[in-house]
Amino acid sequence: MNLENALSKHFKKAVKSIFNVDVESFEFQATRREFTGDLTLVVFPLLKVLKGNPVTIGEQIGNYLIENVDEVKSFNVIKGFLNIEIADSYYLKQFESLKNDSSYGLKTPTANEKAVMVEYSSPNTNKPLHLGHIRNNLLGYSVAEILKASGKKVYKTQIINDRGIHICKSMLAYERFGNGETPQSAGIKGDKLVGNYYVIFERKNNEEVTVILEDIFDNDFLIYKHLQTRMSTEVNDLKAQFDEYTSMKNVKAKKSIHELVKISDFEKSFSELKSKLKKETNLMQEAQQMLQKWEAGDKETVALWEQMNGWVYEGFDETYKNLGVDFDKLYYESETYLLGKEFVAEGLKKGVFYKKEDGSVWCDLTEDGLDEKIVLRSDGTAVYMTQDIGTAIQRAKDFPDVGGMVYTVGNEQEYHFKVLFLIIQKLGFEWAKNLYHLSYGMVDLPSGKMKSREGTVVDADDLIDEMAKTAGQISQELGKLEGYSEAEKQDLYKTIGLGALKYYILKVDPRKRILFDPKESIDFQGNTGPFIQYTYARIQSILRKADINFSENSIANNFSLHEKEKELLKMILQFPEIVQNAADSYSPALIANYTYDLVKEFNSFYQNVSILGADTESEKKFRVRLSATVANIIKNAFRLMGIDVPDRM
RNA sequence: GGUCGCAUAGCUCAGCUGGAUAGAGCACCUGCCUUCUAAGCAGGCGGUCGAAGGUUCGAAUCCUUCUGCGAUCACCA
Repeated sequence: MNLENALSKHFKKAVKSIFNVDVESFEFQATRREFTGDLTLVVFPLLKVLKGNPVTIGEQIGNYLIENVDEVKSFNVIKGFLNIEIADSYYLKQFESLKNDSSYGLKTPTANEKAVMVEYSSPNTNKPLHLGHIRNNLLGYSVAEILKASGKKVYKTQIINDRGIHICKSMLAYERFGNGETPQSAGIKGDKLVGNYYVIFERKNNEEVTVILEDIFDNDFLIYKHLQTRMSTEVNDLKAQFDEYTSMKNVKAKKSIHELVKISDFEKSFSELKSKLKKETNLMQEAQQMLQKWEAGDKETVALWEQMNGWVYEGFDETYKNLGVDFDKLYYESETYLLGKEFVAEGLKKGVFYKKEDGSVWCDLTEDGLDEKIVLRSDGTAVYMTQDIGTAIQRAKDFPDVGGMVYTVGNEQEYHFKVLFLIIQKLGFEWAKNLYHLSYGMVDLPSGKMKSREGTVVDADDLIDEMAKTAGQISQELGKLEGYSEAEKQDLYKTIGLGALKYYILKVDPRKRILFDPKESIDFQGNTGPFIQYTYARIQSILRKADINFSENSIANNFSLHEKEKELLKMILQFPEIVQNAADSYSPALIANYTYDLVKEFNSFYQNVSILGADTESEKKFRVRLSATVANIIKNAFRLMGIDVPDRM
């Protein structure tokens, strides 16, 4: 039971006995630093029922508390705020009950609560994972861990998009230009190899488009070339010219605007033509044929598909392992993409869906403020939605104890999931009301969106390596690791590098988009993972030096708490509630920010108070145990974010 | 155009269900390593909380309108 709940009872009694009025709830807040006290009752809301001067009311209640409640040591009233100072004994008693609990703040899943399935990652199998996947993975993994810590059983899962035109592109390019290359022979990760052929496909396809374009423009080829090179610069000039005209009504500028608009119009239709042509090349048609062959079960095609996907999985596994994320159950689109069809048929019977003349099946969501949505193509094949309906239902069948699902997918798919959830509700599944789209903002680069086709991606493996390298550099400069073997050092660098990366991404509200500048490296100072890891390491150092018997159970309380100790205790007591909040709002950011505040508070304590050099033995013991508890919370909190903590750094 | 989200210090972000003078970090400037790890601590500089209205004892927070940015509105996934 937390302090506010405990005190609420006394407040109720106080108001009853002084004013003879029943008040149900009270508004509390932590007392601000500049006033004395630990907890503040806001008196204003009471005025509606009590009538009178807030200061007088506050004082009357305060006096009652002093006389009747042991935990209340003193009080003061400023304006409408009743600041209450809590006795040290209360905090020490609370500390007594939690100091030996190594899993403090983390609940263990209870059998009577429904399990939650958390989906994250869900990559395509034609290219390596990038920074966007990293955010997805870290978020999904962390939310899964947080839900567990809030007492729920959790299944981590993903749907691997292992079939479709994208992988056929890589397969075709490999067949054409691969010469039997393998990850082993090329000496690169499997996912990188397959990704390379995806890029090769795009390049060859573009080459074919260029040939077609040259053919189209024929004699005007020079004009086409000329325009193509001029376009980008001219369009940039447009804005400048426009500014000049608007600011000084320059007639020349006006004319050149007209010229430029013509050119930019051309650029627009030109790029439209280009993207249309891309879909109609011979190469593209062959890729489509390959997909059809795959669907028909053509042996050779399926064999190649299995081989290349296998390579990709090996590569993914390595990345996942490095990133420290895992899954309880994998779903493959190749196995689920047909699943939705029978439920569409069922929904058709139930009248949830309807068929159009051409045979396509739709769901009418106009009453829910949305559009009509297709759930089955006219040729009877599945769309994205069909598959997601099927997969969701399959999951519920595979795991009967699941009572809800969390989908970790970028905010670009908000509409899709809104529709999906509505449809599943309409199909009448009880767990449908517990579907949640954990929607997060994109990770953008200064140059804009990451596009693998254009090579503007931040590769996941590279970034992880880069972070460890930076951690190594800083660590070497500081030179605190004498006695560590090279292997231990490398391990530590990875822990720190990953800590920096994970914390950097998870501390931000998931909804917000992240702008990532590869040129500005991620910080290792201030509100960062390494800062918190460092504090943990410092505490471990103290624990190594402290000669304290941890099995000794009770702590003497024949001393009064130092201000810093009390502040720390207050924060320590908040941890379980923070975990619950984070679970309720699916936000690892809350854990990150709490941990940071806790660590700041500890560092202030550490720097202002001597722990091992305390005046008395009992005070020293208390401080060491307090430090150990803080370290334990850091460890537990970071575990929820998938971040390791080092014993030294 | 419709729908959803975001907007807080030069930069990156906190700010819980409305509460006291809006907080951190980075950057910039001062101090602090003969005592537990200076990836630290103590302090300074820096804000019309995008704009305007409204709700009330009280608004960064709730409501309305507007502006800017992003996403989305496919028989693509």
